[in-house]
Amino acid sequence: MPKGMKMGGRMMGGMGDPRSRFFMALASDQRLRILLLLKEGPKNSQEIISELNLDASVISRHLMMLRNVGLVSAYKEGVTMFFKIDDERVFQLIDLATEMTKDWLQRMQNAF
Amino acid sequence: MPKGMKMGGRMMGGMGDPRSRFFMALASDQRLRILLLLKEGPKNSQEIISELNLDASVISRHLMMLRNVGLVSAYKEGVTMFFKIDDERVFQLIDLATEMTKDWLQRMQNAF
DNA sequence: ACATTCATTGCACAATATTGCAATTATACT
DNA sequence: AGTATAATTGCAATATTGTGCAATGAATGT
Repeated sequence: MPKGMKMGGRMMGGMGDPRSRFFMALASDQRLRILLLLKEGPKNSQEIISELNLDASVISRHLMMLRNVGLVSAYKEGVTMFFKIDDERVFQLIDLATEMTKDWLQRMQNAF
Repeated sequence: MPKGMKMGGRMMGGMGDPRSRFFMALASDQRLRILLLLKEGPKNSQEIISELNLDASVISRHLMMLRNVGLVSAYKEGVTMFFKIDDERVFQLIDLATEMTKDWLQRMQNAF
């Protein structure tokens, strides 16, 4: 690819390292909130919608993104859809990120 | 905030959960490549530039983002700047993400 | 002080991400 | 089959991210 060409944007479609897409799924306040909510156990859409105070379509898309990287799975019970964590290791990830962020803030504090 | 208002975009500046910003730093092919390169040891800008084949300014910004979340630190040696991993735990994160992604692909394969 | 060299910032453009509303699709239930 | 309800998709608007070039800034060496 010519270096002079401006490509812009993020990852030019779905191409590239699947891990960046994976981390992207975690790089959102709303999606983190959803994951933390689902940590309590499976929840239906209504519960998630009223918790996050966003349009149903937005929630649907966030959930779809989380499903597309294997973090969340869905099942139906009667009329309503339920969503649940599909890989509990995501909380190891979040917890480690929390620690790392906290430690870094600590380092910053000490520096000033 | 009125619900009808279209806010668009990602996280409206630096606000919100610092962890989503943290994950954002990892949600990039280029930045992952930089981190994996720095895993070998400290590298100067030239080495990173020629490895990634991007403009120096782009590398500078990626590195700045990684520094802003405490993943990378910089030091100067003579004229040139060196960059190094500032929190080795980032590789635990990447490795776990790699495993999780692989396992999920496996699950997908088995489903079809 | 001056020049050189490297890193960063300002700017513009391209592309993606997030959101809300409206319309559509899917699926229980009668 | 028909209807009602819930979830998803299409669309448009807006914010943010990624990139390259040019200009600026910072620091070293003469």
